[in-house]
Amino acid sequence: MCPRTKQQFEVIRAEKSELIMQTALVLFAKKGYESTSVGSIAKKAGISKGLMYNYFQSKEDLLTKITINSLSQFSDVLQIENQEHIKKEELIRFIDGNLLLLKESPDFFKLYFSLSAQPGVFALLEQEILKVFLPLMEVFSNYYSQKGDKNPDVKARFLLAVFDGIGIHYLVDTKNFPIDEIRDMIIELL
Amino acid sequence: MCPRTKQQFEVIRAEKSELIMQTALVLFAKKGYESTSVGSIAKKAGISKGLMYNYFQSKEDLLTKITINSLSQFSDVLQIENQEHIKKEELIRFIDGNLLLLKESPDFFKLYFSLSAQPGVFALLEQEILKVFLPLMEVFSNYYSQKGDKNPDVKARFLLAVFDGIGIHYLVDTKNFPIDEIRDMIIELL
Amino acid sequence: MCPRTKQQFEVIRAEKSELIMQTALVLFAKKGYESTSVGSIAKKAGISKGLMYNYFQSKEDLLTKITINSLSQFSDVLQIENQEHIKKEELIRFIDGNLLLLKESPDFFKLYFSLSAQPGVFALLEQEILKVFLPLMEVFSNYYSQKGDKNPDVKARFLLAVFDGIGIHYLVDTKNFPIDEIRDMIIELL
Amino acid sequence: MCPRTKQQFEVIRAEKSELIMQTALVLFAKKGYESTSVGSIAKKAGISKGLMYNYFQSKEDLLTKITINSLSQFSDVLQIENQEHIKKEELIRFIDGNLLLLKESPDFFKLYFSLSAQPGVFALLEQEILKVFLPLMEVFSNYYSQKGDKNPDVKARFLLAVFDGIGIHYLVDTKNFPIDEIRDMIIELL
DNA sequence: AATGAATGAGTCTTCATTCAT
DNA sequence: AATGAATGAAGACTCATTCAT
Repeated sequence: MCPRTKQQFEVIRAEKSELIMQTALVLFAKKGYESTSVGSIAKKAGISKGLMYNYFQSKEDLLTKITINSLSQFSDVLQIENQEHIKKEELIRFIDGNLLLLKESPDFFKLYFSLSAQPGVFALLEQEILKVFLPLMEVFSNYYSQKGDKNPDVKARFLLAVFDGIGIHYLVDTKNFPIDEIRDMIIELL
Repeated sequence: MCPRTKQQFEVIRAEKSELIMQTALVLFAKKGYESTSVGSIAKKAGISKGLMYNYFQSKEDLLTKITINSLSQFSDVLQIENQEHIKKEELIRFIDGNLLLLKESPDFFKLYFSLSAQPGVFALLEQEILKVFLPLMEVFSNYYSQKGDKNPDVKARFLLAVFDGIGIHYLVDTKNFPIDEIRDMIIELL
Repeated sequence: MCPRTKQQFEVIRAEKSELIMQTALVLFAKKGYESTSVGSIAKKAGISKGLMYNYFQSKEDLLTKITINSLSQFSDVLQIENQEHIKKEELIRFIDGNLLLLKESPDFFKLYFSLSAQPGVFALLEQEILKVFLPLMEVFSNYYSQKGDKNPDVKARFLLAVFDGIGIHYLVDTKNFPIDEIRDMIIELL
Repeated sequence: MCPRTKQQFEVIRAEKSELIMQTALVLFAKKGYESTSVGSIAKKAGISKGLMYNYFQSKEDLLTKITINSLSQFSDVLQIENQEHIKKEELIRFIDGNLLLLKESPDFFKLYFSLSAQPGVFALLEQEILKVFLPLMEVFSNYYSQKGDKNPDVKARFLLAVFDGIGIHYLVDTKNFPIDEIRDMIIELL
């Protein structure tokens, strides 16, 4: 039967929307955004192609929503409190949280890195990514500033670049990459 | 009239081939491999679509040839001699060479990073990239080994990851990225 | 609105599929498989090029499905029962059935003959054609065997070759070919 | 050196022309006219694509010339003399000549059969083929007429159809087709 | 006579998107 | 909400043919 109550609608919408995004994220990560067809997403999600357009305006919109969604989770987990006085332990906790996300959600990071390198699609998401990136920059900059470092901004940029480099290498060669030992090396940089 | 000599043809082939590869590299870097059509390459190179297939078996072949070509130039420039006893100065020279390439051939590095994140296409080139990557790993590993480091392999992997992270960040935000100051920070890691 | 039921979709698929196959058969027969473009099939069938690929995986798949489809109709009509004791009347009925098919479905036979002569495409369908051809061979061989003929296999092959020769000549010059009188001559060969 | 004498030119032209036709015939027979590219002919013949157009106006022209050439050889071999009084022995000799050609030049017959079934290309050659076919029809018709047969034309058509049927079956399954035993069965039809 | 670079129309095929139901 | 048939533009690629040399 087709008709349902309003509440049922909302529950279904939320679940389906999540299902589609999860499925798409996996495929985007595995095959890349361009090489993933809407048809293959629908098939893997067990829905019809048409339904996807009921939830997302376009393939691009789907990508955007996935990114925003993932980034907001990312932000939630990696919250750093008390910007006034940033302790090393807090940064370590942040880094470990970051690495945990990398291990547990490699798909989003794969997507993130592939988008970073493809300006065409990236433009849409640049704003969203900057919303996460800039505060992060500031935290690290402040940290080094408090430590009395001469070039806190440069050090912060350096550290974020290092994070990304490690992320990529880990994702390209997950099995062999000595992620835990390298984590210790990052800590030493703080 | 007599036909052109073999040598004349070779010159034409070499020049056109180079033109096509250069043009394609720029577009691949700017828009990504998947989003760059053969037609757009031909148009920008001022040739017909068909001609590309006179020089390259397929779009994929073009990508492969570009990568191999660029990597071999890369290898030439970054040669490290006397593996027995690697001096710090030599590594610094290597790093500076590397950064110079990054500044002067950003297109290839953009392509390289975008491929790294896209497993489908990357698979084709993995071997070629490993041919450059593995010897590099060894050089750095040997260096740290000679320095008496406990985990030379881990340190080498870390350093190469750092290179890539810096490369990406530089390419994404070339204007603002403090590449020279960050270069100094890398040197300190040696 | 509710979506169409599965059965409604099945009806649509069956009808469109049939339409496409019928249209393609006519064109394949008239112009040959290679010289018939998917575009021309779509145009004649009044559908878009893309839709054909919703029903058939490729042009080759379309050809295969048409052949299998036609051959199965062919098999149904030309069933020979009671292989133990094959009567001449039954063979005559078979031959007349065969000639009727030739008259009424010249397109399929044209396709069949053109494929027979083109090894490349033929390979795909050889199995399917053999499924019809071999049992036929056996029927005729058994018949001649029962008649006490010395070389029943050879006679059977001869007869099948004769059928094809007549088929081709009829199709090449349908207007003038004295098919009915020649039918009588075949009967005399039994 | 380029310049040559007039005679040298003519010899070269005749040889190259023959070479191209032979090569093309083999490929046309193996892969079909449509599926054989001019490039593949040139490659196999060891010449350049351009040169082919020095000898033949087009691919179609090449096909036509090949057909005419082959048919004329065919005609030469299968000459029947003294039409006034046609002896059975002469027809047998003709049939054996025919079968010998089939065995020794299967390529031309493959081409002939594939063209017969593809009206598009066939139209060009219909005239040429009729030039051989019609006189043949007449010979057999006369023969049966002299024998006092009621329907000599029908019998002649029947016999020619039988030839073609046997030809096709022989070419499709050369290894297993009992061509010599079937030859004897044809003789009995005379 | 001979070469092969170059063209451009045409081929098969894919795919994001729309729409009737 | 949900389906999948249908579209049409675009993509990779092929190939007969031309042309400068």
